[in-house]
Amino acid sequence: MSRRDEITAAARALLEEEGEEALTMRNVADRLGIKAPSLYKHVSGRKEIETLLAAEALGEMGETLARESDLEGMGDAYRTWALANPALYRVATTRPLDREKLSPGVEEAAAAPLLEALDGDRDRARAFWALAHGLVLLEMDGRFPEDADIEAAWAAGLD
Amino acid sequence: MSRRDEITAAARALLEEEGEEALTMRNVADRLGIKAPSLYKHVSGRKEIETLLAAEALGEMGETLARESDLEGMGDAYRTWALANPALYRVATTRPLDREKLSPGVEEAAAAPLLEALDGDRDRARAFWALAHGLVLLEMDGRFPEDADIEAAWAAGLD
DNA sequence: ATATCTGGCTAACTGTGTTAGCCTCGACCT
DNA sequence: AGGTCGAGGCTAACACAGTTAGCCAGATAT
Repeated sequence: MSRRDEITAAARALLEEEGEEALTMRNVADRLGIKAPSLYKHVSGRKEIETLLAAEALGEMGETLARESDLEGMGDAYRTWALANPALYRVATTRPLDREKLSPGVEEAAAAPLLEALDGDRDRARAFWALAHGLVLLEMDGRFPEDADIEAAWAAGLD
Repeated sequence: MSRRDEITAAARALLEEEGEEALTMRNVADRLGIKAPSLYKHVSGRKEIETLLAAEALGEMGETLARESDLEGMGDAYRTWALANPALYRVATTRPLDREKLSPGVEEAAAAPLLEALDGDRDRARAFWALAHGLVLLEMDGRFPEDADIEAAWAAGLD
C-alpha cells in the first residue's frame, strides 16, 4: 500500500466517521501520524485527494450497479450505496471532477452497467442517472418530508 | 431597504459576479463599505445569509415555474433559470436549508405550480423535481459531454 | 565513501468565520 | 434641555483552513 493509498484510505475513513467537514489536510495527516505539510510530498493538494476518492467511489458504484440486472434493482442499489456513503458520494459526484488526473475509463466503467440495461440509449441512461442523482441528493439534504422514494419505482415503471 | 436586505443583495451580487467562493463575510462587508464583524449586528452569520438567499431564490423559481403551463415548459424554465444563476441555485438547493428561519410557505409556494401541473400527485412532482435537479447539477458540474438535455423532453414525454 | 533522493519536520503566510469589547451618534423620555 | 441608552459601527484577536519555503536525517545508489 503506497503512501498515496494510505492517504486516500485515511481520507475516506475521515469522511465516513466524521463527515465532510472533517476532510482537512491536518486531520488526514494526523491519522497517519504525520504533519500536514508532509502530505504534499505525495499529493498535490486537497483537490487531488478528492479526485482519488472520487475514482474509488465511482469504481465501487460501478461494481454495485453491475450486480443488478434491471433498472429497478439499479435504482435501489444506487440509492442504498449513496445513503450508506453520503459524504463520499458527495465528494465523488458533486464537484466538477478533474478528468486529467482520473485514470481514463473510470467514468465509463461506472456508467457501463446502466448503459447496458438501457440497450445503449445514452439519453435515457443520462435521464435515469439524473433522476437517481437528484433523488439521492434531495433525500440526503432532507428536502423531502418523510415519505416518497416509491418514485424510484415510478420512474423505473416509466422506462 | 433594511440593512438585512442590503446584505442579501450584496451577497447575491457577489455570487453572480464572482462565483460561489466569493461569498465571504469580508467580501459582503466590503460591498457595503463596512467591516466584517459589523455584519453580525444584522445577521447571525454566514449560514443565515445563505438562508436569506435561498428564500429569495426559491421565490423566484416559483414565479418562473408559475409562468409556464405544461411540464415541458417548466422543465425548460427550470433549467434556464438554474443555468442563468448557477451559484445562487446551488446555495438555494444544495444545502440542508434551515426551515426554522425560512418564513413558512416559501417552499410550498415554489413547488405549487409544478404540483398543480401534475394534478396534485406529490410523488410524480417529486420525481420531476429530482430529475430536473439532477440534470441541472450534472450539467453545471460538466459531468455530461456536450449533447444531452433533449432528455428533459424525454422525461416530460414519459409523464 | 560520497552523493543524492525520499520523506519527514518547523515556521510562516494568507484567508476564513467568528467573538469580545469599545465608542459614537442620534433618538427618546422626563 | 439634559441624561439615558440602544443601534450600529470599529479594532484586535482567536482558531483553523490550505499551502509554501526551507531544513535535515536517513536510506539508497554510485
